Amino acid sequence: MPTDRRRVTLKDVAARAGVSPMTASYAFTRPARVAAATRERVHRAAGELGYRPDTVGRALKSGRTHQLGVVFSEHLAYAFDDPQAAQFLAGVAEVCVDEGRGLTLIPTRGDAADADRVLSAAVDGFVLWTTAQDDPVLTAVAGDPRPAVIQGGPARPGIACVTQDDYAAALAAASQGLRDGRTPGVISFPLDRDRAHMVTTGADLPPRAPFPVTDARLRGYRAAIEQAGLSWSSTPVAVVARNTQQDGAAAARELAHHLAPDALVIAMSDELALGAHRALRDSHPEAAYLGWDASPAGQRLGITSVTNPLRDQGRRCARLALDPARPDDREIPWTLTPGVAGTSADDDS
Amino acid sequence: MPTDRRRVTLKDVAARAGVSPMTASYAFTRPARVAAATRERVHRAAGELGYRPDTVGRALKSGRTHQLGVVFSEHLAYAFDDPQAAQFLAGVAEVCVDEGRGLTLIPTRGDAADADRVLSAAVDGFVLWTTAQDDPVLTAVAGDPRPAVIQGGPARPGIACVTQDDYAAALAAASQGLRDGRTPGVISFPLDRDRAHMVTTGADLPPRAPFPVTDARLRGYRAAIEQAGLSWSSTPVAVVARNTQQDGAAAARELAHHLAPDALVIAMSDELALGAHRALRDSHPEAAYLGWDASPAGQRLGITSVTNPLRDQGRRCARLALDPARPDDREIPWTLTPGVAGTSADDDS
DNA sequence: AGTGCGATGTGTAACGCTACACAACTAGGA
DNA sequence: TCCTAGTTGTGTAGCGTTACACATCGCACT
Repeated sequence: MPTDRRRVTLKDVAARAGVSPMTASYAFTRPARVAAATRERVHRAAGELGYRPDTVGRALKSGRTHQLGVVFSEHLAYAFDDPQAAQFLAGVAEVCVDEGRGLTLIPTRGDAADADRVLSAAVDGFVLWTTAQDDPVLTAVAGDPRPAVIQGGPARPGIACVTQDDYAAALAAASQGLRDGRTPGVISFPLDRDRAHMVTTGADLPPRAPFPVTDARLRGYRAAIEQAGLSWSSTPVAVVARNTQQDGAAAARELAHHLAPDALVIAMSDELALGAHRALRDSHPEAAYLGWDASPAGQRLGITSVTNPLRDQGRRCARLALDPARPDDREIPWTLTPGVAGTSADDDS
Repeated sequence: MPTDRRRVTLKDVAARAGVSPMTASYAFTRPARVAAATRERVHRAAGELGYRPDTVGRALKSGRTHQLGVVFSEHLAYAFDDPQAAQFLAGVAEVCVDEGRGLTLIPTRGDAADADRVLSAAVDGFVLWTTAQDDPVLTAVAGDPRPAVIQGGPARPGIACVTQDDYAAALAAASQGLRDGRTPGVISFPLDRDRAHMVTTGADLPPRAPFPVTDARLRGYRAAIEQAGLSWSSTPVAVVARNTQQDGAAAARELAHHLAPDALVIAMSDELALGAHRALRDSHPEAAYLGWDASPAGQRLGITSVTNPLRDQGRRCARLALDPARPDDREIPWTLTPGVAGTSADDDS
């Protein structure tokens, strides 16, 4: 019980245990390096003094902070509006807890200074939430020697990628949905980093979307629609600003007069599909819905969904970022989960 | 463009700018301390070399990390299953971004070592998510000189508290719900740190719950029930393990045979109420529901709810933790938000 | 007795930064 | 002219820790 305010340092412990600071240090960091009796003495002294190794001093000397940084490259606070981002983060957190690493959320605000903020974070590695091809944060991180893993892409020489075959999944889901002759309408994630929301048709979409996930899914939908003998050019497409039920509902309302009563609403997430379902329930009671993520709520409403295990992807990203040599699978398999329409009773959520 | 791998240090910048390291340091940290021309020269040199101040070196010397630590004192990964915790975190994140602080999620696993993990985190202050009276993390943090703020309590000498009058709100909400002669059933948050789920009655509840929020709400419910001339002892109470719709549904199923067809289901959150609604929809179509947090989904189902602006509470907690002298309101006002039953159309979510 | 090796302890020298004290110089006032 | 005060630059000395090299000892083996 040191009476003065100064923090207890390794030197104090060493003095009390009657050894040199180095020995005390080894007693903690490489116990085998020290004779059992000495080690015991050091630990007891530490306990008596209430010593706690200083993370910062350690980090300065060793060059490792034992912190994993997570980057959501728009305003950090928005990340929590997207339940999928939260699930992803839960997966990352799981691994950090297991591995005894800290988890730093890097405070981005979606502006030009983000790249700097990211690089100056005191972390050993980065996990990035999917972003656009031209995001400057990407090039910044790619040039940094610390390991980095991105969920959903885009990949870069310095950035590993954990993803799934969005094109194939989108193609399969849409193909199946179109089998019974419905005409489609699409609700898409944002097409540019401004996240401008809009309503258009396949004909007027830009040829490529900068977000690789969005791009792959759009191409998959298009392929399915064309394989079904329908016209992509005249397929109505609504683009939302954010992955929320609100935006899904708003998009669906704007799409409504372009949709047949039994339309197939192809949404890029269950969140969007749920919003659309809510908006169209009365006007289009015969509509069918396609989503992504197999959320329990979507399941109950009969939304057919691609399973997109974001929690698992979070785990994998974190593991790779903590140990880049690790032979973890970087392409996650997907499956199609039909919604159990009508079974509205209960079970999970 | 330094050709070797070594990181660019302040000394390099100083050398290139032809000044001493101290001057270079001042050029960044106290620009006014340095002549404009010199400052300019230093900044240019820094730009050319791609210098970025080292957070760790800075932290070691200055004793401040510019990081705010958030503690969810059970397993960190579980925090993201609770949408309210996520909302709270969003509020904290907002402030961190605005103030240019980093946000560290402290990796707790809900075991005895958590207190140590918390104290060794390299952060300047703590924000804690509500926890039990006897949580050892509390005493640990209270004894630490760094500022700490807890949402929902319990408060401690060293820990500020941001909360609302849960007792009054619970009393008011339940009183109003009981006005039309319904008989109540309660779905409560956990009563102990083991989070054991159970079904019981008011008579068999322990006199006090260790979680202050839970305790206050239970007392409020009890007061309302007794003021309505009903028996608390015979009121059925289900206690869940976690604040999820699943647990709410499960609790409601266990409660079902104790409930009148037109029962008032008093739940401690909209999440729980939503789950209960789902479970009882068919068996108890006349039931009414009370929740907490005024979620849009709850609103649509006609759940009357206490507004519990967790995002705002997150903001306040973060501000207080970053600047303990700040005169922020620590008791948040609440209001009762009636659900708009039947208006199932759409709007937000 | 001499050699070699593993086990164990210690000094030294940073890691990158900044608090602090001080030096040098300029300007202004009496 | 001298003194004071402000402005601007610099050295020194660590913050708490650990990498590294080195010293010492005992012991087995030849």
